[in-house]
Amino acid sequence: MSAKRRPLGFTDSVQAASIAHRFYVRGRSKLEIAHEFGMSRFKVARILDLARESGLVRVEFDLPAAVEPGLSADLRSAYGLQQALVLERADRRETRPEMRRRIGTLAARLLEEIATKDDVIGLSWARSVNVMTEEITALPRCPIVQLCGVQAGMDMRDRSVETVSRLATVSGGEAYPIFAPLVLPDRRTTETLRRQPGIAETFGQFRHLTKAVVSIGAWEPGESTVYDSLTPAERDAISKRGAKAEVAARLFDADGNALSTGLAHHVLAISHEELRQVPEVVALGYSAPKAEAIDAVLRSGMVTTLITDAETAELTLRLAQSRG
Amino acid sequence: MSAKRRPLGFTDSVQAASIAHRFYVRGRSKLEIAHEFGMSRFKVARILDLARESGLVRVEFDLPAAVEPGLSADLRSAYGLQQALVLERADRRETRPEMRRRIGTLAARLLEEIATKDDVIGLSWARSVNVMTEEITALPRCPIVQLCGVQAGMDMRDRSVETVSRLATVSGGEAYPIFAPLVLPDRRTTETLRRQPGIAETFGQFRHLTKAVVSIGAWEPGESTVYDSLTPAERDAISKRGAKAEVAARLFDADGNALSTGLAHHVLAISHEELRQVPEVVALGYSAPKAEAIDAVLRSGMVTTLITDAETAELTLRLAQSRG
DNA sequence: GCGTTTGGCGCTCATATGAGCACTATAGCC
DNA sequence: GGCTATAGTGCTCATATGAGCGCCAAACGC
Repeated sequence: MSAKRRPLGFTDSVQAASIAHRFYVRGRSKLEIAHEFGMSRFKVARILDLARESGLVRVEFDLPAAVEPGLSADLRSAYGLQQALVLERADRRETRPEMRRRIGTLAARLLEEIATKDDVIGLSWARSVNVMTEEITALPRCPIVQLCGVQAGMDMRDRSVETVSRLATVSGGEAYPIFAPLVLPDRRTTETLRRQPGIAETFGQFRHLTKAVVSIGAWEPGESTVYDSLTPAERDAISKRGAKAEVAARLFDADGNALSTGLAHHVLAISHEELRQVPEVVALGYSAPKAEAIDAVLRSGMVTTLITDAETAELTLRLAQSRG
Repeated sequence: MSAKRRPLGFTDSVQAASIAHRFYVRGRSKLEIAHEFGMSRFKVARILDLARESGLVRVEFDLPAAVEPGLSADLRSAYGLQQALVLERADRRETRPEMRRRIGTLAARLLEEIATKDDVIGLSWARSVNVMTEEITALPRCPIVQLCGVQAGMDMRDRSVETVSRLATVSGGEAYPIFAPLVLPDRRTTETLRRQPGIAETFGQFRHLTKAVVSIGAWEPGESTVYDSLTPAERDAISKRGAKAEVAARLFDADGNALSTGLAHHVLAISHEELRQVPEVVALGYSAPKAEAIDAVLRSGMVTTLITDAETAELTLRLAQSRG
């Protein structure tokens, strides 16, 4: 990207650095610097540009979290998000659990900050959301609502079924869990369960939600717990309808339109409409294969804050830019 | 200096960092950023100021040498120098030889760059200058002239008498050494030696000098090889005359005026006048006790480039500022 | 309740700045 | 020598920016 040509000489470098120091660190005007160094303000400007382009001056950020400020702003603007948090590139190739840990921790820091005592917070079912709840250490006293049933395929050993209860314990507020599977065999069972006392109560909270934390799944193997739990026939049927992304078992096509399939009637989860009513939706989505899905969900306009990794952010941005 | 108050929140930090990235890294205008982030350009400006003051954005310099760009520019301006090179502060307390090594290396890099084939380069007698010659690996084919006799007290084990010859070997040019002591017992001996074939030839080169590298000594124990080589009576007599600094055995008072003492007539060295005629004089001066001496020599207007360490630079600057 | 304070915001207007252009000097080339 | 390519320079003028101010709203004391 940047033409790494050095301002050749040693003397020139020192001069450029001195000028850059005056400008960037001390905040002096270029005119002032020009007078001091006995040159025109144009030359000062050119030297500064050169110093930046050549990498002689580096700007670093001491953020409380490992966030890429540039990519974050790019994503924010590209999709009109309220906020985007793009995880800094790791030094080495990361494993998925490592990345999930970092994404979840970032989400935890965010939720800790934005949550107020008047919030009603919804959590979708996902490993990254689970990590988030583990990393949260303090939260105002507010109700925590589970947005969808439990995905059977998920790893239960780490007490992940207790996500909502754990967070409610931290917050000191009410917990509204859903002790039932996310995907059910048929519509009738789904309806029956939905009317169960505990579950109905949780569903009743959906319209009071002020914040939600969800995970974005891509409609392909290994990128969505819902996808992975269906039969090949079901998956393909849904794929043929144009499904690209999934949030809390609700589907989206490539353009971010809510997709109604048969699946909708046999999952225990918040509806598209109810989720759209939530004023603040934080979506977690990481790993390169999810870029298209993230693009789709962001286009739905339902998400206010995205948390992702640098590589995925770049891929997603490329999709946004290719549309102009 | 800087009020280290953070822009409080995590979210705010990220936003500030994003804005700072747009501004400092991408070089966008504040107005542009304001539109992108949906705020007034004034708010952008305030956020940027806050980000700098709070230390959220740090500007770093990738210089080819460990130079403090800010202090260098300050010194340059304070004394109207052509250039100043201030060595970066070391991580830990340095010994004198360590600092000398760094100063000498810096001088080497500078001389390597500024020397041209048409130059006639003079070297004064000093350990730091000696280090410089050791560190120089390439030089255009130009004559190297010794500016003063050899100081007997100096460490000879490291072939330091050969400074001039060594550099001439590197450059491939002529060497004009002075194989005689710097300080002599009386005027007559001095005059006799000065007329010796080799020495007279070297003295004859002084008026052709285009560049000189000299070391600044302070008129106090341990800060000048000349001072250290005199008898207490001689030292004190010179001190009473107001001597503060010494360059190639030539003395300066606190205001940078050339000081004529009896010493002038029994040293083998370039004169004040001849040194002043040299278009480019690089002076090396390090260690805190030399600050006053450096201030004095710089005020003489004879020096075009100063190389020093950060601590001494600050002390010297304070002297300059106290005069306004 | 009612001042009062405090901090954040965006305005005006003088100043600083950037884009683009024209001019100059130097180097290479015939 | 003369001719062109090239890089470096500082200009004009439209635009971006900063200092200082007044406005407004939330927080606070009584």
